[in-house]
Order: sequence, then structure tokens, then C-alpha cells
Amino acid sequence: MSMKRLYPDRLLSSTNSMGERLVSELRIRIISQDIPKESVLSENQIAKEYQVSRSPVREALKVLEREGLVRLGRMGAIVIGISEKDIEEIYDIRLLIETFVTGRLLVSHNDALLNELRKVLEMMKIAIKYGDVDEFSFKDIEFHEIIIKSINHQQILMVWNQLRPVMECLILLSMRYRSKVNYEDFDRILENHELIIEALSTKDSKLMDKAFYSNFGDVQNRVEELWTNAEMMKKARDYDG
Amino acid sequence: MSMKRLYPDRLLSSTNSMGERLVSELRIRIISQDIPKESVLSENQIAKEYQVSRSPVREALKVLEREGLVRLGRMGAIVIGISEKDIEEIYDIRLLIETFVTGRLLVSHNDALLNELRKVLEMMKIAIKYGDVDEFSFKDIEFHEIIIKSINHQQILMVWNQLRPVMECLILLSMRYRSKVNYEDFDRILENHELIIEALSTKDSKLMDKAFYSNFGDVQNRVEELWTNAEMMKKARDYDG
DNA sequence: AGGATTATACTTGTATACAAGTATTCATGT
DNA sequence: ACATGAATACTTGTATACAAGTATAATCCT
Repeated sequence: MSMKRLYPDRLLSSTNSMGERLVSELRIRIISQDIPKESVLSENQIAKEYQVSRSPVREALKVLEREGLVRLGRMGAIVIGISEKDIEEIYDIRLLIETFVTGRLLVSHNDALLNELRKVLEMMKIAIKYGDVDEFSFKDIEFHEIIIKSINHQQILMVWNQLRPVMECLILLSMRYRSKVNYEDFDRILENHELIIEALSTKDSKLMDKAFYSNFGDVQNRVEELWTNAEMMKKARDYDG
Repeated sequence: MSMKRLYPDRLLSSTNSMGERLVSELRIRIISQDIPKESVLSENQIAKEYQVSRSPVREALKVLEREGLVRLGRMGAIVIGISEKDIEEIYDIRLLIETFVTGRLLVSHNDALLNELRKVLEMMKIAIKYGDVDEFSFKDIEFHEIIIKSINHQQILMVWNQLRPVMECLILLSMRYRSKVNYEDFDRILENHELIIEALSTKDSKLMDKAFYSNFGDVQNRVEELWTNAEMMKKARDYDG
């Protein structure tokens, strides 16, 4: 790949195939509107651009189709991208998942889980202390993923896994943007995660719902403008740590 | 493809590529345990068996991996298959989806939806009257899909779409099995669908929940033994209308 | 005989070649 | 000038070829 890469390398385990890298790179380019909506991509064109053959490109496009980011027609892949409605809907699903999960966690106590969550939260604090926004984003997702994995529900996990990559991009971009505009937001995000741990530890279901709900509000509402304002999105794209 | 095909042709629109056909065929073979769990499939082996090249096979396996039916390792694809826990979990998700959807339907009245549901229900009755179990199954799924699609929630639809093919197989197999063992089950399934329509039309949320819940119970519990008993599964596989 | 090492037959990932179909363009006929 | 049709340059879907890696089997050495 020749051009500047938007997706951070460290999130790609070195064993990943070219196809998987392509997916990550194309995904964030589409979501950040570096590849504009309704543009048409062809396998050959992308293959040429990234100096690879059609095989991994084809693979990548299939994945992006399943994530709803492109529509594969007979004549090229049409870029759908992400709308504000999509983002709302994604958080609908996330709320569904997390409500389901915490519902099950109320009846099973699990100290190991709480410990791991505290560990990740500490890491989030460190990350933000040193201005490592990408790492912060990654750990944020990991925090929630740990909770979801804790109930051992394969199908819920699959739904999460389908959503995860897109959400990762959304969070990554919004956090990068914040880091230049609303740095104090991070404190509130951290507080929210404390609240989640608190709710899980006391098994207070109302507190739990409140914590998740306000977490979504925090993560999402504050940067609504990001998704419609091209200038702001450019800032988020051009972030380089 | 040379051997007997388990997946009914008519559900494959003729425009489908070889890869998509392969997916459907492999999926039902895995779920019906015609391909046993923990067996190892290689791209070359399947390609040879179905007289196609590796390209469509590779594509098919990737899809099956996303559905959790196989695990793609460095050395062949290991068949995971479906466990009873998986089935329970799938119906967890389905309940989540349908509860979410009907929650939204309570505030928006939609006569066109009800009409379409009645139409499909009539078709289900005809199908079963003439002993067309596959068509009955297909219409059953369509019934629920229509409801889900009615709220115009892209992400919910994507979750449904991810689940749909596997569920289609589960329903297809269980219905085939019923048709030889518990034919009267179909009447109760029809009644349940009447109940759903009734609940939707009166906007009775309790009735709605009850209808969906008992529908799941009906669809699922009665044939639990199917998924553990190889003989029964063979019957369901060998169904030929 | 038994353990290490080379050979071999597999596996996937990627590149390339070919076939079939579609949109565009350009020429041609009136 | 304009509609019609043939040529061309694209597109995807599939098949095949090659490279790199891995497990199994055979061989060799002690």
C-alpha cells in the first residue's frame, strides 16, 4: 500500500492477510468519507491503487458489503457509507446487546470480570494521560467487549463482532476529533466507565441502565456534527497521534 | 454438483453465483450433520467434490465462518456445526429483535403490513394443505421478515440477515421432520401466527409478547430431540417432498 | 529400535488468465 | 441532425498457477 494509511497499524496483528488489512483500510476510508458516498469502486481499480491482485480486494469488498458499507452490483461496488441514522441504529443494537448482557450478569456474580474491567479502565486513564487517543479508543471498546464476552453467549458475541469493526471506526474518529476540540470529554467518559463498574459490582440494575445510556449519549451526541461536517471529518482523518 | 442436493432449488434465485449455491448447500449439510462436526474440510477437497474451482469454495467458507458454522484455520476448515445451546441462543436473538420491532410497531399503525401478513398466512395454509413443507417453512420465515422489515431499521435488518440463513435451515429441517411425525403441529403454528396478527392489529403488547414467546416454544421445543438424534436427522435430511 | 532430519504431500494466500456480460462510445446510415 | 448498431473498454465470476507454510511420512544415523 502506497498512500497514507488511516487505520492504525498496531491494531492489525502481524499475521493478518492482505485482504484483512484492505478491509480495515477501506472501511475507515469509507466511514471517514475519504472515499465519498455513492462513488463506484471496481475490484481492478482498488487492486491497482493498493498494488495487490483482485483476490484480496474481492474478499475485502465482500466483507464491507456484509457491514452495509458498500453494495455490490454487477457493475462495481457502490459506496453506501454511514449516515447519522445508521449511527443511531448501531447504538440501538448496542443498547440491546448490553441490556441483554447486564440482565444476565445480575444473577451471576463475577469478581474476575470486575477486576479485568478495572485493569482496562486504568489503562484507559494512562492512555489518555499520554495523549494516546487511538489506544484509548481501543481500550474503550475492549472494556465493553469484556463485559459482553463474560456471559458466554456465542450468538450475542457474533452480533457484536459484526458491529465491532464499524463501531471501532466511529469511536476512533470521534475520539481523534475530540482530542483536538473537547479534550475534557475524556474525563466524563472515564467517569461513565467507573459508573458501569460500580453498577456491575452493586448489581444495581437501574444504575446499570443509566450508566450505559449516558455512556451512549456521551459518546455519540457530542460529536454529531462530525459526521456531517467535511472539515471536521478531515481533521479526524488527518490525526497522526 | 453431482450428489443429492439438500437445499431446495427454488429458494435459489437463478441469478445466484456458484459460490452462493455452495454456501446454501454446505450450510444445510453442516447443520443437518450430513457433514459431521469436527471434520476438517479443505478448499481443494470441496472444489473437487462439487466440480468447481477453489474461488467459489473459498468464498463459501468465508461466509460459513461468519455464521459460526466452521472455523477457518491455517490448515483446513474445522466444522463447528450447531449445538442445542446455539439454537437456544439464536432464539434469544430472535426474541430480542422481534421485541424491539414490535415495540416500535405499537406506536405506528400500519394496515398495509397487516394485509401482507394475512396474505402470507393464507399462503402458509395452502402450502400445508398440499403438503408443501418447504414452501410452508419459507413462508413462515417471510412472515416474520415482513414484520421486521416494516420498521425500516437497517441495522436490525442486518442482524436478522446474518441469522436468517441458519434459521432457515433449522426451520426447514424441523418442519420436514414434523411433517413425518407431528403433522398436527402445523395447525398450532398457524394459530400462533393468527395470534401475532391479532396482537399487531389490536396493539396489545402483552398479547404480542405472548404470541412470539409461544411461537418460539412451538417451533423449538417440540423437536429438540431432532438435533441430538442422528436417525431423526437423517429422516429430515432425506425428505423429498 | 528409536530419535532426529529430510522429503513429500498437503494446506492456504495471492496473482493471473479467461469467459461472459454490460455500459459506453463511436461510427454509420438515413 | 439523429437514431441505430457495431466496436470497445470496462465489469464481475470462475479457473488456474504459483508461493509460502505446515503436517505427515519416510529415511537416515546412532
